[in-house]
Amino acid sequence: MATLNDVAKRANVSKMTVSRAINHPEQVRPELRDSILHVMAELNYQPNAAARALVSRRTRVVKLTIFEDMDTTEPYYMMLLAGIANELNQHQYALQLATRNSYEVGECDGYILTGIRQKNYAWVEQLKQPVVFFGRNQQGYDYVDTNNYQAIQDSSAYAIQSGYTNLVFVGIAVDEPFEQDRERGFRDFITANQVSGQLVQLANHCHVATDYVRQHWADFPSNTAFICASDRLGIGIEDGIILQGKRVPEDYGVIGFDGVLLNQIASKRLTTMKQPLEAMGRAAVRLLLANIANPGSPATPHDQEKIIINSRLSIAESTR
Amino acid sequence: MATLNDVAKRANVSKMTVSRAINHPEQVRPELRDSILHVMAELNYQPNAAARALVSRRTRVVKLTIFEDMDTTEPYYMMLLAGIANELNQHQYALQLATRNSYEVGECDGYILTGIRQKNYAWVEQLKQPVVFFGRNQQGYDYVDTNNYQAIQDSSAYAIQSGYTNLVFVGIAVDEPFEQDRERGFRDFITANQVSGQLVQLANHCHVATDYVRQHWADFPSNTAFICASDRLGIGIEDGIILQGKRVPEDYGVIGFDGVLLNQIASKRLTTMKQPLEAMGRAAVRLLLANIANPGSPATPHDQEKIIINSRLSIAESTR
DNA sequence: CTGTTAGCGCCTTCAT
DNA sequence: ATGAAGGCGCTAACAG
Repeated sequence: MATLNDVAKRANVSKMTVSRAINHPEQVRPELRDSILHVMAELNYQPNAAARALVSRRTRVVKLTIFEDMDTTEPYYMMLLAGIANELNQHQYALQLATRNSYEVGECDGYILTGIRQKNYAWVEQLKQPVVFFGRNQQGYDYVDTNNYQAIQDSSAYAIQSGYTNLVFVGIAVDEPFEQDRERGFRDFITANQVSGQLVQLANHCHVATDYVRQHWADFPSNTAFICASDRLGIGIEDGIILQGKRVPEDYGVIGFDGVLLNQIASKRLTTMKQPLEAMGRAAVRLLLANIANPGSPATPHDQEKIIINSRLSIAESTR
Repeated sequence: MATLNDVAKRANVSKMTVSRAINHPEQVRPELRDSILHVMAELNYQPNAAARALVSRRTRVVKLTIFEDMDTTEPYYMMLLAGIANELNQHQYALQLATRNSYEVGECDGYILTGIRQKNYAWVEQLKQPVVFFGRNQQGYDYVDTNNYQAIQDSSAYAIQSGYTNLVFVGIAVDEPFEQDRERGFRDFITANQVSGQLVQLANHCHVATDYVRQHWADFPSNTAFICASDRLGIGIEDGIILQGKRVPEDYGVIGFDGVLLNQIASKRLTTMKQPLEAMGRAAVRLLLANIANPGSPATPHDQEKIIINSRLSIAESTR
């Protein structure tokens, strides 16, 4: 593997000039810089990450911590991970995937945290490196999220436009910001538009949603659209409707949330509010790396930065 | 952060003695070693990975490459990843998750490869670091796999024991070793046990399996058990049976493969051949790190090492 | 704008 | 069994 020195010799300059050509190109005479870059390409020079890490006191490792059981996890995280990994790779960063039962070993330059619940905040506060969350939080940490409030409004509006006349919001029974935002979006929508609707919270499992449909079937007039807070719930609702002998999307509509189960499980492809997970993963990395580069951003709360990326409706067969 | 030097001073020895106490403890007088270890604990000393990497010419990064579209990916990989990540963490290694469209950047000490198809082997051959595969391969690379052949025999045997009298193996229409092994297991089983059975290959989607059941319903006498090569297919088959107005497990049995969708999607929990994915991930890492530590193992084929970890039947509601 | 010096934290080599 | 010297590849700080 070629080193800085190799490049320097071949280009008839000192190591420093080469180093500068890479890290502070504006400090090097353009023609010289070009010839250096040329030699670098010739030798297929790749800076040695370890040496850089040593002198810059950076590990070039980012930890992603998923505070949730993998067993029950959505394909969701796989998509997020893809975005995170791709962006990290581009910046020559490696990943350390920490799960619940992984040992607390090794150092890192920063953290991306997801699936956090209230009880985990004590742990978060004690971290010494920059932190970025997935999902809104009131503790002042930087985060990346999607437009939960607006997304449910959009789903609801689409259902109404499609001719459904009654809405049921099927939420997830957790007390977390994302769910609150979605419920608020739904409530505000039916109030503002004088639409008939109701709201329910269920555990996030298919069969729970299916059971719910059976047990409350009397509550659902024809032409009801179910706005669900996950694709799992959406699929369960759809199954429940079909078990009642009714048709989707003719008699009832179903809209999911997430957009990760498409084409995979459901017999009928679900119309769903699709989260741009890959983009969200990338955004989180960029935000984190910016915080790492700017040492004025400790893990302790500062001016909270947020990146909101819009989810968009992916229209399929469960709505008309 | 405490350095080797800090420990050395406090322990009244030279840096080298401390270094040796860590890496070659047998070369240090026991009492001295103990006192050094004591000081290390006192100072909460953690070796600097970058400095080690620099001098040892190791990156302490392992690349995991998934040659498959994330979009269509199984939760499968998430479990694998958890195992890999946990084991890497314990060895102070970081991960670089390479996906199809991630740039080929950065160095690493070794590769874990999964989802490889024939056309990718050219790329694999040109790698300069040790490689471990997920799944059997005939190219001579080390691998970790589950007992595909035996697993299908076990599933089949269980179905017969449970009183089903006809077996259908529902395979995945790919020409890969894992599928060949499973089919071979099935064929050998019905031959050896004189069981009535048939074999089919489908694309790995729920609805394909459901359609298959409808179209070939006449082929399936009551008391047939479907031995499926994935949980997705199993769920699709089950749906198909129910749509025919029959009962599972009373009239028909279904056994899946993988064990990653349990409790999530299916209304009825699937009996499935559960792969020990976490353990397989860990095993792959251990195998790879052994190859990295032993420099006599280049990426090019050598004596092929394999680790086979048994899948075990997880009995649920889709068999009696 | 470019080069020289020094050192990041650790380990290999050689000497004691 | 232990220590001293030197260097891995890179960059910050200072000099010119």
